[in-house]
Amino acid sequence: MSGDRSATANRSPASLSDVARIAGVSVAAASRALNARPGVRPEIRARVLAVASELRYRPHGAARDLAMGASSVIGLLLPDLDRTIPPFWAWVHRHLCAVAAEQGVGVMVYFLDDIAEHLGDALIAKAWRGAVVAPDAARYRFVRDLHESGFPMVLIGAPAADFAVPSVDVENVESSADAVRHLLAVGCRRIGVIAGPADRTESRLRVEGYGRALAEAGLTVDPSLVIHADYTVLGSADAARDLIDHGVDGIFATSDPAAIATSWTAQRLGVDVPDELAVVGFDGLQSDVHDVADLTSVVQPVDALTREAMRMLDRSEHDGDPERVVIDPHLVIRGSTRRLAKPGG
Amino acid sequence: MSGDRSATANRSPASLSDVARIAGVSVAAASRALNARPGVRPEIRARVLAVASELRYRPHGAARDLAMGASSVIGLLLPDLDRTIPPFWAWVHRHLCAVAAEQGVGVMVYFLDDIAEHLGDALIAKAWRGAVVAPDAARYRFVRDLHESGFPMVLIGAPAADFAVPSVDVENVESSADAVRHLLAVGCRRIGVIAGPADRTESRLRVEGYGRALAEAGLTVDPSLVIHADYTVLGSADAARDLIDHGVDGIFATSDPAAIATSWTAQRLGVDVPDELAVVGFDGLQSDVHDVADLTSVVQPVDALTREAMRMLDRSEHDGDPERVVIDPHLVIRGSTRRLAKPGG
DNA sequence: CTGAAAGCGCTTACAG
DNA sequence: CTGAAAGCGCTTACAG
Repeated sequence: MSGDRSATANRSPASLSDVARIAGVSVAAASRALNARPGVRPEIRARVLAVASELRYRPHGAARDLAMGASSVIGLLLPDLDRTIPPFWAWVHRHLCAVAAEQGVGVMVYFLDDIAEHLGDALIAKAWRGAVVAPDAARYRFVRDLHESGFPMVLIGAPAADFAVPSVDVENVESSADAVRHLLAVGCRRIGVIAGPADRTESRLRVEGYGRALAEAGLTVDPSLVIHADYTVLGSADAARDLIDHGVDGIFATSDPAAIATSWTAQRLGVDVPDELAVVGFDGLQSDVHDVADLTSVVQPVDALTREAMRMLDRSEHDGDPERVVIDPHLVIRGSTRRLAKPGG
Repeated sequence: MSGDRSATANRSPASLSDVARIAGVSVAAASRALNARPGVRPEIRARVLAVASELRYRPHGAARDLAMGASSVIGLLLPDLDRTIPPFWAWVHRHLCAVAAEQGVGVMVYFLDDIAEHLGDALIAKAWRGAVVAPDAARYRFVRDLHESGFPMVLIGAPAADFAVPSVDVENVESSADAVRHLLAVGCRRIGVIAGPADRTESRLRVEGYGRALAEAGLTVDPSLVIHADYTVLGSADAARDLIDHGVDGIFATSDPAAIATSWTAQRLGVDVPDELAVVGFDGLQSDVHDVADLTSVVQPVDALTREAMRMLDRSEHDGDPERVVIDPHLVIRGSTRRLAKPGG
């Protein structure tokens, strides 16, 4: 409360000038040494490095960015799901951080609602290289402002029709058709679909794929077998029950949470999966719940999606039409459609 | 490729000096106006604000931090779970962002493995106000170095015995005892526990609580009913099966994923929950899977935990023993222990 | 090879 | 009330 103030003062982290002073060189030399720039006598470099290590020196990233006119941080704008992170986005989040780390880039994470409620559009974005955003972002005024002002932004997923932002997405229609073709192949004749929210682009596309596969098989779409739900387990359980009540023998869930809800509900109702009901999901979540349900699913190539998003952030041209990258997902077959016998039609 | 370079150049975001110049005032005045500092003629302020808005000016957070010697960003160091975010940490993550946003603070998220593999300890932390870390952090050399160098850090959860860092945690022993007392109260006589990894502090404490409740009831701990698993659904399913094979009528799972595994496994085996097997979890995850399983659980007060962690970051004294805050969780009773009849002992 | 100087975008005493 | 100046921690031409 009075005495050894010096000991405490020493706690403030060492700066480059501290290192330079103690090593007996200029800050310019110290900077060059630390950054392995050419033109520093080895002896000097060694001394600087030693002092830096001794002082536990670590560079001030923001100051460096400022000086270099560069940016080593990107933003990630996430949707909120009942005070937690939606499973798919947690997955994207983790991969984006990995890809960013490879490039020495940090990720600042914000939830769209928080920005709207607290931060306003201030402080956000100015020092960022750009931002990766979820489709939900289109609903926020500040996101559109940001985009219109030329701020680099790439959306992962299917952008809303009125939001012309660069995007990376999986191919939705054919991959969904493949999922349904698979259900047909294992013997399903009456297939229902749990769609996402009606206003979501990717939901519409996935249902389109569903229709395409049925048409190819000479089947028509029964509207009562197309049920909309959100992308949550809880919110999809009723849809699953409805479809089962309608006597389906196969369900294409346009999200893994919906597929898990289906699997769970079937189990509750004593309906055997996969023999009485085959289930295909969409996402390929790495979550362990997903593993336990042993779901056949259209697996999103999240590593490729985030890697591409990162790349697009840099070449954000902003002239002409926004770039759209589409990556093919893969249907991974697992227990929920692995029937021993294929019941005839 | 040649022509309107100016149009492109204009894309670079407006700086304070741009605003000042166009408003015809000094940058100092512009700064004061924008920050609502006293001593600016209303007329000037209005002009500055108008220009700023016109130019879509937004402050450069890092530059401001640098000038003010402050920091408006904290770090969050997360564990990795098979290339995704562990459910409990996704929950903490979301709340921490909310609490930070209230204070105009941003959150930089890093995964411990990524730092160890790619970033090294550089670039990290220098400009942060401090970092919130998971117990796993103790396993990383760079985290310990950071801590030893006086960097503000607070751990959410139970710190390892040899890692003297400030921490916020739930009370583990009594709350676990309560969970088990509840199982006894609904009629369970043979209660098993799915513990966490043997080297985790909180796992040891929760098992201690389990033993305490049994002892109070005059029961002794049967070692074959204490099974260690990790905190994942998949990794806990075998433990659940083992316990069921041992004829338990109640299971205290020290994590919600383990409880979900139990519920799922019981269903698979045709064992009715809650009537034949009552299940209590720990965490109170808001995840929808959790909702569907309708688990009775010891709910962690994540909002309070993150709020307290945020507060502790500021008064990181670093002298004497590290501060330890313990918050009481609450047992929330739901379907997995709600028996119609209480079978006698 | 090395150092003094200017500058990145901002804020805050300090003089007018 | 207002502006010129110094400074936050760094980097990079530019002269020696």
